[in-house]
Amino acid sequence: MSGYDAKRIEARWQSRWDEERVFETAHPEPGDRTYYCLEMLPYPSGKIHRGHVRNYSIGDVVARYRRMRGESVMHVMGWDSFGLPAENAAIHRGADPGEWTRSNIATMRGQFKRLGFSYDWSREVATCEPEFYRWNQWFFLRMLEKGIAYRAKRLLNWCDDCATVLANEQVISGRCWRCDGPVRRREFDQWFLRTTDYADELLEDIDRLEGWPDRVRTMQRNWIGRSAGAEVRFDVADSDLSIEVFTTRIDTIYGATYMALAAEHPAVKSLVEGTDRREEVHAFVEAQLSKNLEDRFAEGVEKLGVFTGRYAINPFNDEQIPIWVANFVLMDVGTGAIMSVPAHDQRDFDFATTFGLEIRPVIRPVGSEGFDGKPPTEATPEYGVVHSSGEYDGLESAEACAKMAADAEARGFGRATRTYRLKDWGVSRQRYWGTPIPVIYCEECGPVGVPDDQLPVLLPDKAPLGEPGGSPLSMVETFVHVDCPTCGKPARRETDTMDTFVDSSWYYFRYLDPQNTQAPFDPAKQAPWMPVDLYIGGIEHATLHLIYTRFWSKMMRDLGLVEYDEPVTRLFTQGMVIKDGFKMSKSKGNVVDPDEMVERYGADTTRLFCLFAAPPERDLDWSETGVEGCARFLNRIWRVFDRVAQQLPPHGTEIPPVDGEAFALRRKTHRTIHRVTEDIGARLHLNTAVSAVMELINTIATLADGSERDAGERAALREAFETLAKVLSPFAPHFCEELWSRLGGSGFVLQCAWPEVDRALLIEDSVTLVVQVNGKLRAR
RNA sequence: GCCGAAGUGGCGGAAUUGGUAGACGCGCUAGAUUCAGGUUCUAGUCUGGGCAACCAGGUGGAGGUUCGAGUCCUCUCUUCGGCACCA
Repeated sequence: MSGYDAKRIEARWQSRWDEERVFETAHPEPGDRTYYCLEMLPYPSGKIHRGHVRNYSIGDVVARYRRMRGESVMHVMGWDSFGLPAENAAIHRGADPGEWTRSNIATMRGQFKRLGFSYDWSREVATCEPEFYRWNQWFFLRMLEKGIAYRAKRLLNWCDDCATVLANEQVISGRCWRCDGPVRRREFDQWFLRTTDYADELLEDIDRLEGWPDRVRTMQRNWIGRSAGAEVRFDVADSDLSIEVFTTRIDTIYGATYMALAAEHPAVKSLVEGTDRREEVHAFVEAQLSKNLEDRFAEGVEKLGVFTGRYAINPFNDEQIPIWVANFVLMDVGTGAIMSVPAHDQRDFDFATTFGLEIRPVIRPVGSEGFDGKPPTEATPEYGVVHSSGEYDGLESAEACAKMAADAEARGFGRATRTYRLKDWGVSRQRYWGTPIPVIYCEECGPVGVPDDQLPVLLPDKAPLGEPGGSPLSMVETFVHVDCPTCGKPARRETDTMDTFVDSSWYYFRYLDPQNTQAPFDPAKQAPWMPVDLYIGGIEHATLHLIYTRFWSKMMRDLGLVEYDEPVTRLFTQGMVIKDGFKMSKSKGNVVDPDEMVERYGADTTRLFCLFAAPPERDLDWSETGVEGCARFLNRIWRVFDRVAQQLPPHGTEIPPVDGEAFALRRKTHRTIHRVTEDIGARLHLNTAVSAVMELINTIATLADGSERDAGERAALREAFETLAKVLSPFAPHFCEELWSRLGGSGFVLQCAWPEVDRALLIEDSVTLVVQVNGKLRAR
């Protein structure tokens, strides 16, 4: 018996695929059916991990299946190769970020090839190369022209000891991840993209994303966090100041008994300037700002506040209400200032109780006779009927909200509006290994975009990394000093780089026209492929990447580059790969790399294991016990084939009418085609597709027992083996090429047409009639 | 608190539309092959009863709709995920 030698066979077919360039995809001809099968591109961190193997095995099955169905398939791979790990490798190990990254790419590309993934490598993209990132700069300039990119101040995490800005994930329990020093919020000038201009569209279009999982749609809705309400301007008594509040319950405005501001609210300072409350209020604000973020805003934290000594005038009834600064008011939410209605909001109630402020009910339940006059013991946030509210008495909450907002607008002190949890996208990073932001600051002209013909703004080869004092690029004199492109006078370059989510927002367009030197892509070249038919990746990108890329498509639509506004038709989120019940992570010490399994069992077995051990959307426990079964499965096919190979009629022999075992085998063969087709094509139930093929080989084995078989049985066996080689080839491509060639098939099995189901063979010739009485099986 | 997903053998998981629950694989048990280990092959493997055919129960829990429910409806418990002093 000749054994199945995975290593040798896999290497042979990989080099033959390479030689024949079978995975290269040409621009489609008119009438071609196209399919864009995309997987989220990896960060080249060093070596591939098991999550990659799983993610890309799923995509490869779909791509190979679609090709066999006669579709023109775009299946490509690239590298999300800007980012912090390269910079850290430089700081900790003295590596050159570019060399480090490119060497990781070479390693990982080799690993992907070893796994037999069917990518068109001629379209490979690496985001750290100027050929790619110059188009980030180009997009930025277009957004600058359209006012989508703008510069503003924002509070960022700042470490005094390192003199550097930290990302949120670099702040651990309020301290710097590197030096453990205290982190505080400090204001910086940053570039922003106006994602909030698209917030309504981003939210409302979620309803149309029918090919996306519900949980992702929900997460995006939560993330955008729209709430409808009204903005109302309160003038400050004895001053020309005024303060805007946002409320979803303007119907309760007659019950507002105080106003509360966030500690960061810009009005706080001027309210108390020159008053005897100044010291106390400043002390409170300082105390709040010096706390770390978790402690400050955790739920259940005691209500704290301080009276400013000033009063705001409720524009509806001209009543003066005290203005407080309160710890429970967040600057990020609404306007950072609230009108407090303790009778109908629990937080306002708790605060009022603590500080002895008035609690005045203005809403009674629908159907109740009226306000009973008893002091409330807790807030009643429910909608009801408005009372004690002047001309609005008797209206139900919803009507009152509409009427009051309209009146506020008519009288010029408010309007109906909405707020969002989603904020504008801050894209500035004080980092080296990223796309330079193409802006020059001139004393005379202000911020000026770098002219298109001077792109790309090249990232300098070297910059001091890990030094305190801000952006590494700001310390590269030759980079910083430049003449103003408008007036020619000496000026300074922007020294921040872009968030790497910019790269991943549009990289998949670049695959479609990777050599273009005139534009990020030619609209005519993306048209046949976009939107992406299937996008596969991890759930961890549900909000950030998948919101940014949706925003980017809408922005490109407004630039006239594309004609649709949602980039991904179907999204598939595969589960995590876990080990012994835990997510693999360096800190848990349970990271295992897949090379070991590939080395021992081969690529086909490794791929089968990932796909068979769990449904793709669920978490997969990478326990080694299951892999043996997959290796056994392939070996079993091999042995069973060996047993009958000599008996099989030539390829193309017509199958005579058969009955008995031969007929049963033919039926099993066609049922397998049916099931695998449905499982890959419609449902992505790849685990059950594999089990269907396992059943087929079990049925084949009953006939292929080494005994002499008649012509009908031999023909049925050939049909079964040929079918098996075809339907299993997306999962175990090398093995199936080898089997196909031993069956005497011509060409590559991956280029064969997907087998057709003979419907007549799906019908049972004898039907088991089940007789049930009261739901119990009674007879057959 | 709001929203979403999911609960099926010892384990991973099957069961396209309401129609024989537990496919397929792992593990386990027994036997065969082998000097032995591994490999491979055969049989068995939801629970209880029975030599057996078979009978009864069984998909987190409690109700309901239906000739018939893992699947549909109501309530409930648990787990996982997202958001959250969100004004």
